[in-house]
Amino acid sequence: MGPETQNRTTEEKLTRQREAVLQVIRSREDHPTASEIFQAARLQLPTISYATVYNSLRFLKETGLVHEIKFGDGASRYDRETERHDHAICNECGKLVDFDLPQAAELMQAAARKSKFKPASVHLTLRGVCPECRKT
Amino acid sequence: MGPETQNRTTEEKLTRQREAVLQVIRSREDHPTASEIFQAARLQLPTISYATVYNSLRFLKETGLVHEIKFGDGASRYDRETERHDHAICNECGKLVDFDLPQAAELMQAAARKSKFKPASVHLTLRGVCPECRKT
DNA sequence: CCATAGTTTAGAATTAGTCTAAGTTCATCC
DNA sequence: GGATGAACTTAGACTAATTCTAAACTATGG
Repeated sequence: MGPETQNRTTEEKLTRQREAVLQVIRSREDHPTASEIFQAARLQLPTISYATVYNSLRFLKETGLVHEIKFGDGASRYDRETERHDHAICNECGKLVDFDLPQAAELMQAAARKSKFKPASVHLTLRGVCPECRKT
Repeated sequence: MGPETQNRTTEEKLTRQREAVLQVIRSREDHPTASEIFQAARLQLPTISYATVYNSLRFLKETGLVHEIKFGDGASRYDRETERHDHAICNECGKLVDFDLPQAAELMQAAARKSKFKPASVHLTLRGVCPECRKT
């Protein structure tokens, strides 16, 4: 009998490595990259490899436990917030902030009418200057 | 107004290579990648190099003659449309379509209020299924 | 002409992410 | 209580997109 780790609900295949990756993401306010997650996870599991971090991230995305954010700039970032939401990016310091626009459903309909697409999701990106950078 | 004008005011450094890259982008309905632009440009200028395509794209972006579209998936795409606009991406065939949402200005204000950012621009991405893929 | 600043070129380097093949884990069946 | 086999992990090779580097080229101005 194992001393710990008894998971049987939706998280049947939550291995030590996957759990470590999930904990890193859940423990952070910001939106770490795969590389940052790798470094943090290695503090708990020193032998974890880069490939496992990527494999775990794919698994966690598929099971809906984390959310991937891709902007063109550099690496994907990972978000513990899995509900639909939007992002603001600071043009000065690069900070990435989550927010939600309640009119998203209407927006999606409007965008679908314009583009003639059958809508699945919408995402809005605001670029500007964050409160901290504004002060200086 | 004609299809193109040879004004020299803002385009002082429009070399043969840069012009070829610009013409490729302007001649296409779709949104080519750097690699596609490189291949097309080489038909006009057989010795043009990949680095020059990237250098030219940077120059053309900076002078506002083309627009770069970055999604996480693969390479940047380049757009002859330089006015603010939004994008729809087909989840099945990957097609990328431009459209414009007239309520963008209000949206930007709403997003700015939510995020507390000083707004500079907004961009909306719709994901769904394009009209062609819907038919099948 | 000659200097020189800017541009182009080919290829090396970098970065993010995926693939592969071998090794590990672990539940379960007999 | 060991054999089996599927799923997972690992290290490192690999790929794709983009940037960097250093040499060669190309106007232009004096």
